[in-house]
Amino acid sequence: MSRPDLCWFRRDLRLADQPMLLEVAKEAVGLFVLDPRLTRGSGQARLDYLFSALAALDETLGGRLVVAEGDPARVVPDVARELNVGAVRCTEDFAPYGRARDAAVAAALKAQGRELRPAGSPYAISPGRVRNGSGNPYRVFTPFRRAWSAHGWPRPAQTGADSTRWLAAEVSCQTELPSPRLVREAGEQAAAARWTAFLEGALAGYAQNRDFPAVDGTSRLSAHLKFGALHPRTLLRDIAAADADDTDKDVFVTELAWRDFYADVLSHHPRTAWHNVDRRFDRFAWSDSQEHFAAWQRGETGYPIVDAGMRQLAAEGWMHNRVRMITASFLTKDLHLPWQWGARHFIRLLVDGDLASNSHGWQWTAGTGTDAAPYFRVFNPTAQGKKFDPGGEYIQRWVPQLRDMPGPKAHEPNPRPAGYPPPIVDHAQERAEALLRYEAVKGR
DNA sequence: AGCCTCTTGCG
DNA sequence: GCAAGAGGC
Repeated sequence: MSRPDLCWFRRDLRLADQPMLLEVAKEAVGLFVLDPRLTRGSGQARLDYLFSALAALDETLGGRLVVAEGDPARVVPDVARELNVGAVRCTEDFAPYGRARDAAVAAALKAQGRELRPAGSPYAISPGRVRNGSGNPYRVFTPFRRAWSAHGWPRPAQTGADSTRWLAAEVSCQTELPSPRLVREAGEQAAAARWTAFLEGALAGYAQNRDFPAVDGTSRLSAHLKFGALHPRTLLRDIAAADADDTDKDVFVTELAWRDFYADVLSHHPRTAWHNVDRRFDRFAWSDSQEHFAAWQRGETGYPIVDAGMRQLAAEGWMHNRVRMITASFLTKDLHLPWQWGARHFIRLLVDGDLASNSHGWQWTAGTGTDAAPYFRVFNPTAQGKKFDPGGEYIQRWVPQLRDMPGPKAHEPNPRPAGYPPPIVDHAQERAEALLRYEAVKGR
């Protein structure tokens, strides 16, 4: 029997339905390298999800997953040598933000006489492939969305255990997997089950319900997509065939298009992962209050919808999208803190934390991004709360101090119950302050 | 994927 | 008084 290949799964843990990856997996030992910096900074829910996903991948690979910790430039060649593998492949990141790391890995492998080859991306559909009439990438979502749909995308590859033949390779350097403390089911089976449940359930009414954080009205597929347990091409195929309202289907597809749009933008402009797309904001006068930042992180701002969201994030490693926008607006426009502070906090705790969607979502809210909301679009946390959580159920779920405040009162608790803080800033005043600071940079 | 203020039309 | 729409930030 020939030597096995090594397939280095990078950020993406599962094969999804990319034909190339399936081919590779038939002949490969899997390798996942834990980044100690990442695991140290992560929240418990995120780690739980990661370990669950690793366990699911290990099962899929028939127990042939190697998990190691450390610098990939050292670990990947070490494992390759120890297993005496043939080819070394890696799942492609959609974005080039790992280029320096990959170059180091490739160089170390080359010293052994081995080559690092790409093995397809389970991440997104379109990055780098949608261009406008002049052959340039889009910078605005709406025309991107049109072109993205008009382009058409291949159907997913056929998957299934039957088609996969596993090598009986002995893996000697397997790191023991931490026992998964399942917060949420990870892996391809769990993802498929969640998708089916969505198609038969919340898809009806999705266009309306997706904005209400107390309602289970979203697909909750983001973590599965981030880890490659499910491919967006599969979603496109199934949604087209679904017997549902056209508006609901269209709105869901638009969400997938946003995800691809941000992946596309980041792949063309990798520096925007942590830097302003709109360079005028490089001169923006952000504040730097650690006290305000800490209050926001802990969910003690005195604005119920903000606090509920931040507490859900800490507890679950997930936050409803509507509330992500509200909490992000509060950090950048009410506390005037740099969007990067918020983005870093989010990506450390979110189980679905994805660089492109996270950073560009933050830049959208902050007004610094490609196709961003104009800076003067400031969310009013109280009005947003009343509009999208009219019954106050979301507040009551996450802020126990406000459990006795039903309905709209939950968003303006008066009097403040013991243990619930007064607002740390005055929204009307800080809104004006934000617009003032914006005046100083706009048009320059 | 906002908010605020002002105007107008109705009564 | 109020709802609905326009326009500016």
